[in-house]
This record gives sequence, structure tokens and C-alpha cells, in this order.
Amino acid sequence: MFQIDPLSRIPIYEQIAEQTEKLILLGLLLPGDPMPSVRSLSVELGTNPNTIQKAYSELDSRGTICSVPGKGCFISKDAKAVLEKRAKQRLGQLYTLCESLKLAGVTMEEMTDTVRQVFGKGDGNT
Amino acid sequence: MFQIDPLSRIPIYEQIAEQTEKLILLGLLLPGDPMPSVRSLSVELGTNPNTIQKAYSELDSRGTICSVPGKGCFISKDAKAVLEKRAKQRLGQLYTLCESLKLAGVTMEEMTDTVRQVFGKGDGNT
Amino acid sequence: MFQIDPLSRIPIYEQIAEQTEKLILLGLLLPGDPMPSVRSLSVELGTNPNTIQKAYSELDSRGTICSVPGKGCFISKDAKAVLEKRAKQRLGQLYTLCESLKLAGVTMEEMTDTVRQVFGKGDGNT
Amino acid sequence: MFQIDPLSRIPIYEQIAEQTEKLILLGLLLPGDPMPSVRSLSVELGTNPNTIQKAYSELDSRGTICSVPGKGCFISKDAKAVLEKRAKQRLGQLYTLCESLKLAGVTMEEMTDTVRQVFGKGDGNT
DNA sequence: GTGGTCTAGACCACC
DNA sequence: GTGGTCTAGACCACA
Repeated sequence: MFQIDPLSRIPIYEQIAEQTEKLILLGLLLPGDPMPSVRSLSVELGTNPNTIQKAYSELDSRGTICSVPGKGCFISKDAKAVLEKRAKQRLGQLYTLCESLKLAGVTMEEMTDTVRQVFGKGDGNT
Repeated sequence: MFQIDPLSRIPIYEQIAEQTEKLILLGLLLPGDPMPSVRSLSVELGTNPNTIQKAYSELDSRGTICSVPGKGCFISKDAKAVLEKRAKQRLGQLYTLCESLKLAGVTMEEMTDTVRQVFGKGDGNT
Repeated sequence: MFQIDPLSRIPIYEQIAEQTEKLILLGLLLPGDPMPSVRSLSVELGTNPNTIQKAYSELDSRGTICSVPGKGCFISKDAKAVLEKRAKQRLGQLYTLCESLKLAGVTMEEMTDTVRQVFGKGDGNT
Repeated sequence: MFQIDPLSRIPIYEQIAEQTEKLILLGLLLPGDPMPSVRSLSVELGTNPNTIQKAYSELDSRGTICSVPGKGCFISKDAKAVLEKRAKQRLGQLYTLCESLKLAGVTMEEMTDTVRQVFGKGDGNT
């Protein structure tokens, strides 16, 4: 269910959180769906249960999942909306990154080309 | 000369390194210009000399500055070229960020508009 | 595991880095193998943890090892390739040294003999 | 008379010492020839007199020059012999360097080729 | 437990 | 005066 790289600089709990949100956006995890239990996931990934716990706390505080004491964690019903709203705010990150690249001499064309690549489009001559 | 936020999760030495490179790209620090001495900057910023030292070592190993024992640290003569070369490689970061935004429903138009804003151009409705 | 000479003009952290790379080239440290923890090695060598830390940072930035916060440091999977690539560039050192020896009257024969000795071959006279 | 690079990692006093010995080996400085005075050389090179003094002390202790209090420094009469004798001992350095290169996968052929290049010879088919 | 950052204060070589 | 190394001891985030 998750692809964890233990040698990555990105903390494991962060990798879990990110991938969970990705699965939600892809529609593979739907509102109300249960997350694996802390213990079972820790076994499956070969990590410390504390790490899983931390990932779940993080997701809970972001409003992506909601943990029900004694029952488990579930995808919250407005998870997708929350994530999409957050994305708008992340346009600020994009702005900052582009600003820094611009300063270092990267042209607007190189950047917009990169954006187009993400959307699988060449130079616009469809 | 530098704006340090000791509460940031970005290490102080990294903040110094980043801002130094920014000043170089802005043309405010030119090749051959001396950096403040380790001790004087540590006093000015209210940090430990070791922290400044670490920042300077980092910049030295990146080829941005050139430290000369007994004399001081100086902007290396091809600093700007080095920085611009590194920026090209950072286009990968842009790609990754856009990919993640796309998944969260941000449109290509919103992204390219953001890029244009960075270059001081609106969306054409002026 | 390491032989440190605290009186050498070669910094301790550099000695550790060098010897680590030697062990890798000898095949005694393999990709994925864990390095001793910063604290344990500092005790073993009788040095300050910071010194070990510096050695590990150096190796990490060279791509020789890969440090994972909270887990430890591990030989990176392409460590050997990295080291062998660097060696090719070091042929320049050899050139410079030979140039200087030549100037001082050392003959080509004496130098090539020395090279052969390294490879376990005498000068042909059994 | 000397080419000093103040940005080099090699200490200035060391650069002066090295170049002096090179001039001797090239026959451009002969036994009995006077070295420039500390003050005049410090002015010419734009360095601190202490630095020149240190270079001369170094050369004196190596037996390359001999300083005569109140008169100046002069190339010692067996300077060339001393330098050539030292070179033989430096074959040990060559051995060590080659050993390390060998360990990193550099072949004997690559090394002997480098040696030949120093002597301006191709592949031996003269 | 791990690595990473920071402070405080010392010593060295070099200029 | 400069940068560079080292020790001592602290705190943090992560597993």
C-alpha cells in the first residue's frame, strides 16, 4: 500500500502522510475508508509503531483523516476538499521557487515548458 | 547584511549560505569581494563563530566562496556561473512541485499565471 | 576499526574519512553496511562526537555514505563507483608530482620502476 | 621573480620556498647568488615581511640557502645536491600515491602513461 | 537509540 | 588579525 524509502532524507512519517494524501486525491481512498491499524501497518512496513502513530497524528491535525479512539482512523469526509484547498495555498511555494530560479538566470520559457511537461503537452501544436 | 531567523527550522548556517548566494546573484557581492570575517559576523548576528564557520565551509565546498587561511574568505571568481549551473538542475524541483499541485486539482493555467507573475507580467487583462 | 594519529597534521575527521573510503575500496565495507554510530565511534577513538560528525558529514557530501537521521549512517550503494571516478581525476596529482621529481633529476626509469613495484613487479631481475 | 597566488591553499611562504628551489634546479639561481632582501621582496610581492622571513627560515633549515646575519641570504653551495638527494626520498611519495590510485582501480598502464607524458614521450614508438 | 545543530571556549598555522 | 580544528556539553527531531 505504501512505498517507503528508509534511506530518504524525508522522514518516514512524512512519506506515509504524503502518500496517504496522494491516494485520496487519486480516489483510491474514499471518505469513510479505514486506515490500516497502527500495529498492522508498522509490521507491514517494518517500522516503529511510534512512526506510524506520528504520521496519523499529522494527518489528523491536517484534517485529512479523523481518528476515533478505540475504533481506528478513517478518511475524513471532506478530505479531498481540504487537500484541494491547501493546494491553492501552495501556489505560493511555486511563486517562491520560480522567483529563486529567475534570480539564477532561468528563463520564463524554461519554466513554462516545465509546467507544460507536467501536463503532458509538448509545445502546444496538438 | 544578513537577516537571520533563529527560530526557523532552516539551520542558521544554511540561512547564511543561502542569503550569501542570493546577494551574489543580485550582483551585490562581486568576485573577489571579501566576506565579513568569521568572528565579526558572529558578533553582528549574535551567533557562535562555529556556526559562521560552518556556513563558510559549506559555501567553500560548493565553490561559491574561496577561503584563504590567514587572510579571509572571498567571493570566488566563477561564483555566479556555479550558481546558475546549479539552478538549471533545480528545474527538477519545479517539475515535482507542479506534479503534486496538478494532482490536487490546480490547473495548468493557474500555474503558468503564477510563473508569469514572477516575471512581472499579469494575465494580459491590464 | 580506525587508526587515528591525533598528532598528525591531517585533521582527525579527514583521517576517518580517508580510512573509511579505503575500507570501501578494499571491499571490507559494502553498500548498505552501517557505519558505527557517531557516539560509539567517538568513545572508541577517544575523540569528541562533533569530530566524528564532521567526518560523516564530509563523507555524506562526497556521496560515499548516506546518513539517515534517527537511523544511522550507511555506505551508499554507489560508493565504490564514486571513489573510482574520483581516482581518475587524481591522475593529475601524479603528473604534477612526477614533473617535480623529473626537475630534481629523477629519471623516468626510476619512476616507472616505482610504479611497477606498486603492482608487485620487480625490475625483471627476479 | 616569483609568481604568488594569494588565493591558493598553499601557504604563501611555501609557494616562495618551492619556487626558489625550482629556480635552483633550473640553474637560474646559482650557489652564492644572493636572495632578495626580506624587505624588498615583501614590497615586490605585496606581502607581510614576516611571511618572507618564514620562507627564508624554511629554506635555511632545509639547507637550500644560508642566511648570514647582517648580510642577507645566499644560495648554499651544495643546494642542488641537497635538492636532488631529497628527490630520491620523495620516490616514497610516488609509491604511496600510486598505491592509493591502484586501490581505486587505476591501472598500471594509466600510471606509466602519465609518467611518460611528463617526459614528453608518446607510446614509446619513437 | 540515531544524526543534526548550536553554544562556549580553546589552540593552531598563517599573514 | 584571519580561517581551521577540536573539545565539552546542550537540545532537537526522528525511529
